[in-house]
Amino acid sequence: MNACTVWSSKTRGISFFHSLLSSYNGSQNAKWPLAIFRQLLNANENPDDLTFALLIKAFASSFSSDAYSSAVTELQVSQVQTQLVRRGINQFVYVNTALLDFYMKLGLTTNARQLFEDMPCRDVVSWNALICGYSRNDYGNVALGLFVQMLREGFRPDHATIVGLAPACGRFELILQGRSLHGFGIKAGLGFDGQLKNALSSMYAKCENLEASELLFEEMSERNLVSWNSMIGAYGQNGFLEKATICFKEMLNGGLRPSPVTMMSLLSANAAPESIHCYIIKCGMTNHASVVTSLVCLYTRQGLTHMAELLYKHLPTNNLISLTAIMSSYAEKGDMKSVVEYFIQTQQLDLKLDAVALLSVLHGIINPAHFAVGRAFHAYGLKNGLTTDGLVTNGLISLYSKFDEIEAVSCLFLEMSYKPLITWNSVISGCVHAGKSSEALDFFCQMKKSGQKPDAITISSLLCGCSQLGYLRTGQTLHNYVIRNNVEMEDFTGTALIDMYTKCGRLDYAEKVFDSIIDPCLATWNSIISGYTSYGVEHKAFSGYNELQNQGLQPDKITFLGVLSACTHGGLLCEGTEYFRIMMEEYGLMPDLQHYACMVGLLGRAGLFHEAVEFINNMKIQPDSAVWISLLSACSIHQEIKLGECLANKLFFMDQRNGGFYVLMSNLYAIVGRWDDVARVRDMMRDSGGDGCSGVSCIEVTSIEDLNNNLGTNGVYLNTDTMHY
DNA sequence: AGTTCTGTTC
Repeated sequence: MNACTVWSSKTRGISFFHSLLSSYNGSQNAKWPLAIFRQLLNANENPDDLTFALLIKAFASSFSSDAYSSAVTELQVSQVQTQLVRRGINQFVYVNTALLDFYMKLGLTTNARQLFEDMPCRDVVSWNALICGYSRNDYGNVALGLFVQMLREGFRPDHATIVGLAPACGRFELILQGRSLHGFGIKAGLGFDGQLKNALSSMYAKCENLEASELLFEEMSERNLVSWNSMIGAYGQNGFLEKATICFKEMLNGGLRPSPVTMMSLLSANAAPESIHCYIIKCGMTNHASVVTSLVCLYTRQGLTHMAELLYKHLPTNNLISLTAIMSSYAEKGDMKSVVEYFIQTQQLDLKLDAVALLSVLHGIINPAHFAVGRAFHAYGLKNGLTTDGLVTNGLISLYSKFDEIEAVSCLFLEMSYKPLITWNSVISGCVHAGKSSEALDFFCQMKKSGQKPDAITISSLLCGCSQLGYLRTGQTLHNYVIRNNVEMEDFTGTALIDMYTKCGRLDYAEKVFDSIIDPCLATWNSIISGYTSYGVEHKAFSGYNELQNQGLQPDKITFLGVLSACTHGGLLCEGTEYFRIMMEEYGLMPDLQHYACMVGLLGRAGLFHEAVEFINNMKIQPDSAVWISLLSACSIHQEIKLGECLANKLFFMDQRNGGFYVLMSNLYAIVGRWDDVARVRDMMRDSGGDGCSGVSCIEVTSIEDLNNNLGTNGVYLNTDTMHY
């Protein structure tokens, strides 16, 4: 069939046009359905309900985001709707439903809703189209609300209603609603066929209830391609690559041919990208944009950015998802230069970043030098309406708090109408991160007043704030809250508690908390080890190091920092040197500046100045002022004036802000009785505007009775009246 | 003649 046939069809009657429309399968020119319709009007034929039903179906099947810009399509659909109303066809429920569904497929939920409201009568299918449409367009809550409304108005939901709603429950991890839906289906006596079981099975998988989803899969009498794909996806999403692979092989043994979705499910399971890549080539799917996109994503996820870029260059269509994946992998490395290069590419391709893309860019801004770029992206988000997205706002809050811009954080926060828990958490942890823990506690009080309940993340951030401020009582109150409300104790909370107690002077409490944790993770071990170190209980720090390895854990850089500083404190040269060797040779961990500083201090305290200097000269990274200061500190112990003066000179030019060396130098001169020099250094210190990092003391003034009274009733209330000196 | 299940970027 071609255009000429249409043009020469003047006297063939309406049924001819109907057969033309129904033979359209979507792979031909997307403009044809409308061209046929115009031709029909030119031939003075009277379109009836069937004509419109066929036209909408053909139109819908021609639709794909690549073929049509949705703005053009929207205009054309509304023209069709006008015709439909003018000819009185809108009395037919099924035609309206077809149109409603098409609006939903275009993502035009408002048009679809208006049409639904205007419909003279509705049936179960129109309700289904509306509900499933909202569900597909990520309005899960609206879809669920309409389900209830549908019941109230006396309609009986069927098969399709449940099948359409299940994915919404899955996407938002609404396990309770999902299970109710399942229960509703059973009570309503709906037959559970393969399609319904597929929908429920993947809903359970997304809600992390893999057992339920396996059960449904196993009791299926016939498994179609979608069933297998869902199960492969279910295993993949829950981190069972092995099972996903076995499932894939079983599917092949059953004689089914994998579809593009099969490949994408395997890719999302984090399979080896190379082998799936081969399979994709063998199956001839290299031109399938979504498959290649998934492959790009997998390569980036595994850090093989270069492969992803190569693949992207050969992608049949430019797409935002691939670009987002590549940008985010650069962002993860903090390589903003490459991120911006790719951003420019998106602009040249006339692609607009979406919330996910913007969020991944924001994640990459760690370096203060890139802060201005971050603000530019904030502006981009504002201009493109992305800042209404809660996730983006959270991303911005973390961005500004990373650079201690608490005022900006407060502004962003106040502008949010709905504040979910994650937002409160972002703000609180942001303040703590910026060293403004009192503000964090203020926000926490507001949070309690607004009725929001804290979770383990909130509590951990606040505990970290208490450690910074030395607020033992507040920390204890939070500890009480953890116990009374069964906040998940292990890992984060436990670690934060131990850290708080050690930093607030109660090693004994820290030990009690540690002993109560059944299976401490590495971070928890690290915090108790560092605790022992700072209290000078070296032998316990070392036995912690041994014990964690007996539990099958591997020490990391922080563990080694703990034991190394224990050695420095205790002047244990041999042990320190050995730990340093083990760290590098047995665990392949590159020392950071702090590890180097420990070793320099250790050598210095042992009086091995020559070795210490040589050690610094052989460092793999540029030594910072802390490394030199730890040597200078050793000089004052050993009264090593000459080297000390030399170091002070060096430090003076290196790090103006760090005034610690003035103090060290003056101590050094004092020890050997060079009082003139002491006075000279003190003058220099005054001239440079203090020592640059004056200490601040603060006393916690909280009424413990108040706190406890409130604990019993509304949970925690914190009085953060504090006095700063 | 209208509705429904599986997949990609955080």
